[in-house]
Formats: sequence, C-alpha cells, structure tokens
Amino acid sequence: MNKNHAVTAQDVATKAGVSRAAVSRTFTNNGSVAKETREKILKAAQELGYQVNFLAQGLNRKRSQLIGVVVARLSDPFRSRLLEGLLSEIQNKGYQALVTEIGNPKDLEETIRRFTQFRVSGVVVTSGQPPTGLVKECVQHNIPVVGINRHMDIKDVDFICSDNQMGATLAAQQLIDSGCHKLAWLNYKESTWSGVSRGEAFRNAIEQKQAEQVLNLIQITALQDGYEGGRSAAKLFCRSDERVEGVFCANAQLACGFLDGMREEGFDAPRDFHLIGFDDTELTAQYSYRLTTIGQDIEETAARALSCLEARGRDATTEPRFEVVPVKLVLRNTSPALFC
Amino acid sequence: MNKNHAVTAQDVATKAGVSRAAVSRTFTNNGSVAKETREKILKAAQELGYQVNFLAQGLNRKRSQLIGVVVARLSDPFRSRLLEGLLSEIQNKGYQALVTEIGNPKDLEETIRRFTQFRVSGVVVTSGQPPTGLVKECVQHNIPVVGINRHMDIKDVDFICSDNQMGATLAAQQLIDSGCHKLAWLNYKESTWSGVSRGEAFRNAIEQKQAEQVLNLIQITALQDGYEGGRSAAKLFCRSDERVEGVFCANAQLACGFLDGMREEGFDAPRDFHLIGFDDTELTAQYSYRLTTIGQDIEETAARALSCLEARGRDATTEPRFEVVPVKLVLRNTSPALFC
DNA sequence: TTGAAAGCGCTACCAG
DNA sequence: CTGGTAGCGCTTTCAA
Repeated sequence: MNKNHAVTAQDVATKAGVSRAAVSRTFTNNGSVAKETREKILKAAQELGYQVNFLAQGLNRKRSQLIGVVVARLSDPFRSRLLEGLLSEIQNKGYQALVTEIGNPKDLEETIRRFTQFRVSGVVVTSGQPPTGLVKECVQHNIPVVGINRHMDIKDVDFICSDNQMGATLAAQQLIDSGCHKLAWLNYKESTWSGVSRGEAFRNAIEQKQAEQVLNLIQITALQDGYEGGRSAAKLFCRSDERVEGVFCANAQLACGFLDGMREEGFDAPRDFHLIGFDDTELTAQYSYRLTTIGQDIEETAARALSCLEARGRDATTEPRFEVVPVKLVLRNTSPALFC
Repeated sequence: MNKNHAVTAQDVATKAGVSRAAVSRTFTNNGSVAKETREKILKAAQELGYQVNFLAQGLNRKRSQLIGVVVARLSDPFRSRLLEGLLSEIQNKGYQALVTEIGNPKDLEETIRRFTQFRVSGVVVTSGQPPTGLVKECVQHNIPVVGINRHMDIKDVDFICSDNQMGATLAAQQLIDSGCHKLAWLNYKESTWSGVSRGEAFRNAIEQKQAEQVLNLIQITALQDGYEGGRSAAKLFCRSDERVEGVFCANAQLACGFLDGMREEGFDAPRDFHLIGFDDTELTAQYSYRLTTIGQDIEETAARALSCLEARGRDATTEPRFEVVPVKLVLRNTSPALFC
C-alpha cells in the first residue's frame, strides 16, 4: 500500500519526473501546463492517490474553499429546508459548508470570529442580527457576508430576501376574495425583521383594499415563537370576544400552532375562518394541516446568496445588493381556491 | 486601525518583545510560559486583535479542529434534530462542523475525500452506508469515524445506536397491555439498518409474549419513505381486508403519514387502533398528531459520538465500540397511558 | 512551458 | 522558561 504518510505534491512531482510547481499548476488550472506534462502528472497523482491539502492551499491563498453558515433553531422545518438548500448550492459550487448553530445572538460574535480564522470565502447569515462590529471585521478581512431574510444597515453586506410585500399582498387578496372582512395578523412578540416586514406589508395591502370595501384588521400577538406560540395565541384569542374571518401568520410554525389551538377550542379552518401562513414546508402540506401558505423559493434564494458571495469575493467594492425573491401563493385547505 | 494585512503571531511577538514561539505556546497551552510573559503576550494579542490562523495551525498539526458531518434529507425533523444535537456538541467541544449533505449514497465518497483534504479530526456519518473502502481510507489517514444509528462490519469504526431492542420491547409491551392482539409492523421497503433492526426486535418481543396469549403480527410495507410513504401505505392497507389493533412504525414520519392516511379513510387512533412511532420529534407532539413514540436521547447520542471520536483520535487502535443508547416510551394520544 | 525559490502562519523540537 | 529554527504542503512570481 501507500506509505503511512499522506502523499504530497512533491511525491507526485518526483514520480512524474517534473517539478512540484507543475503539479500545483495542473491541479489549480492556473498557470499553463503542456498537455503531455499534465497527463503524466494526472496519471502519477492517480496512482499515488494524491489529493490537494486544502489547509496548505488555503494558507497560501489566504482563502479557504469554506463557506460559513450561521443557523439557529433547526427544529423549525423552514430553517432546516433553507439549510438544505444552502448546503446543496454550496457543494455544487465546489465549496464546503462550515455550519454553526447559535443559541443566542451573543454566540454570533465568537462564531464569525472562528469563521475568519478559517479564512472562509464567505459567510451566510440566516439567523441572528449580525453585530455590526463583527460584520465590519469580516469586511475588513475581506470576507463577503450575505444575510438571508433579514436586513441591517451595514455597508458592504448583501441581502437576499423573500418578497414579503408580494406575499402579504397575495395573502390579503386571497382572504378578501374569499369574503373575509375581519382580518387578523398573527406574529410573535419579538419577531425578527422578516416577520415585522410581512406584517407591515399586510397592513398596507389591507389599507389599499379598504378603499373598495369595509375591512377590519386586528393584531394577534404570540408570546412565544413557533408552534406553541401560535397555539397559546389561539387559545387566548378564543377567550376574548373578538372574532375573525381571515388570519395571516408570520410563519408556518405559528400558523400550524394557531390552527391546532383553534381546533382545541372547537373552531376549524376553513369552516370557521381562513388561515394563511408564510413558509411552505412539508408540515404545512400534510393532511392534518393542509395550510394555505406563501411559498418561498429556497433554491433561488440559496443560489442568489452564493452568487452575491462570489461577486463580492471578486470585487469587494461591489454596490451592496438587496435582492427580493418572488414568492407564490400555495392554495390548500385552510383557504381554498376560489371558483368564480 | 489595523494594517490591512491580518495580524500574525510574529506581530504579537514583536509587540510583546518575545519570540513567536512564546506566542504559539501561550495560545496552544502547550509548552510552559512564565505567567508574566504570558500576560504580556495576551495583552499584546488583545490590542492587536490577533487570532490564530487555523489553516496554518492545522497544516502543522496535520489535523484541523474540523469535524465532518454527513447528513441527508434534513427535511425529516428527526434528522435535523440530530444535526442540531451534533452541532451543539461539536461546538461545545471546541470543534467546528463541516457539514455535507449527500443526495445519493454515491456522493459519500467524494464527501469523505473532501473531509480528509481538510484534515478533519473526525467524521460523523448519520446517513448513507459508508463505502467500506472509503472509511478504510479515513482509517488509513488516521481519521476517526463514527456512525450513528447504523452499523457495518468495518474494523476500527465506532457506532452509536439508539436501543432498538428496548424501544421495540417497550412498544410491544404498551400495545399488548392496551389489549391489542392483532399487531402490525410498518416499515419502508428499502429501510436502513435501523428500521430493519427495529422490526426484528419488535417481532422478537411479540414472539416472547406469544407464550402468554394469542397474538398476531403482520407486516405493512411502505413503498416510499417518509410521510407520503406512510400515508399511501395506510390507504392501501384500508383497501385490503386486514384489520389491525396496534401498529408500530419504524420512524415518526412514516407514523404521521400512516395516521393521516387512516384518517382520510375514516379511521383514527386511538379510537380504531393504537399507533406507536419511533423518533420523538416536535411534529409528533403537536395537537393534530399527539403520537405515542419511542424517544431517542439525541443529546446523549451526540455526546457519545464525540467522545468516541476523541478516544479514537488519541489512540487509533482502541477496541471498536458499539454503544447502545437507552430510549424511552413517550405516551401520548395514539396509544394512551393505561390506568390499571 | 517549466523549475527554482520565496514564502503563507504556525508548531515543535532542541539547545541554551 | 525561552528563542532559534526547521519544516507542514502548497502557490506563485521570476527567470530561464
């Protein structure tokens, strides 16, 4: 077999009877190598089982083919779907994902620091509010940063975001067309930027429609996030005297919880009210929920994120982008299609 | 501010008036450094914002503080929970996770190769059957490998596995104690080792009980995996003449799907039959399912996986471990607690 | 097109 | 305890 020691470019060079510079060139498609030489090298490498040492390569280039990904609460199906999409895109582009989960936003600092220590080629933030200072550090280190479904006022950071405006408008349209007049917006008390932004867009959409007919919009606030938050919100809501005909939720987990909470209280959709959630996940499609949702285009989002990273990697002074990815209305049982 | 160039150990050394060897020592807690010197260095480092370059460090040590994690189908809540647990453990122990998702088992080869190129400190395989040859390659490179919820006959690889035997026995016990005589085992046609193993254990448990009373066990085979697999299996099953009182499923997704499929056909648990699934996830706890499940101890599993990696990292010739993690029965609505 | 050589930033050994 | 030094394996000018 092979010697116990890992096989290096020098080994290949020796075996092929060339310099190790030539080996490097063939493997990085960088300099020019005579076709014949190249083949000799490839053959030798093959036989020896040579593989580039990424650590050494990165050290030299001052840049690894690693991409840092910041995630949180993977138990939320949407978040894990997003991670899945990112992983797939990252791998397709020939990078490797360095994934860090942050429990509380404070961890983000240490995380990003770690990323820089690995000289990552880019950082994707899908959770937490990147502390401005830290991101600046990345920018200083010349590491591109892209945020997904969030926004901050930081120079030189790109953002990819689902079209909350469009989503809210589609939802409002659907609810109103279904004949709902008493509408509600359900969101978590300490919602992220995404949630807030969806709420504002929904309110705006409703206000526009108010020119044509009388509409009523209330706000339901969940004290927790996720499924349980939605569920308790529903129970609390039922105990109030308010009634509502159409509900739009900041995310799918909240929506599923709300639906279940209402069911526990004896109400159901679409019989007693209509319900639309943001984030189309496997869960929302399941028979017991069949939630009408706003579907985000995860593949597109991931693709654009990577493309931002690469663009800014090439030229750090690119004009910061804020890209909006179209969403679509996925009609299911909780607010069914209209047959007019 | 700082010079544009990243600050190196040499910069710190110069500023502190020591050699860069001393800097290295303080930051790796390796050699011995006078307390005073150490403080000088730390201070200088602080002021300069020095951070170890992990690429250089890894290159030297021939080992990075990276741990490779192989995952698949993160859309399955159990899998994403497991990843979450692993990430948390990996980070707590001071490593960073290099996560790769593999679509089909063929990708595993390239993946593991990439891992070795980064000189990872270990590899956790949560999906796919690691091709023996590849794992051997890791072992040759002296990279510890641990598999979770799977098993192969490879020398020098450790395995951590939920106690399928115990889970199946608990499930059998519960169903029988609830008065079920006609039992069924539901699994995906091309199930992984875990599923198969759970099925065998269930069969055994039933057979043991048969000494005491007349029991009947049939097998329901899902043609797809996951929720949809369970759902179609239920529909198919209902169309047959078979009837069943207690069903045990290889995993939670299958179980949820089966339940929904049965509901679509007008049956429900626990009214018409009892149902127990493997994998306790957030989904199974939700009101619309409230599935009785066998709960795996993910934190414990992750902790043991890491501990195996570290043990084998220290001494590659450790006796291969096959560790079994206890599970527990989580009683919910689909097979409620007995009050005897 | 090719090879020699100068590092990338850090660790670890060895002598002092 | 400390500093000098020899690499780790690769990339990338620079001449030839």
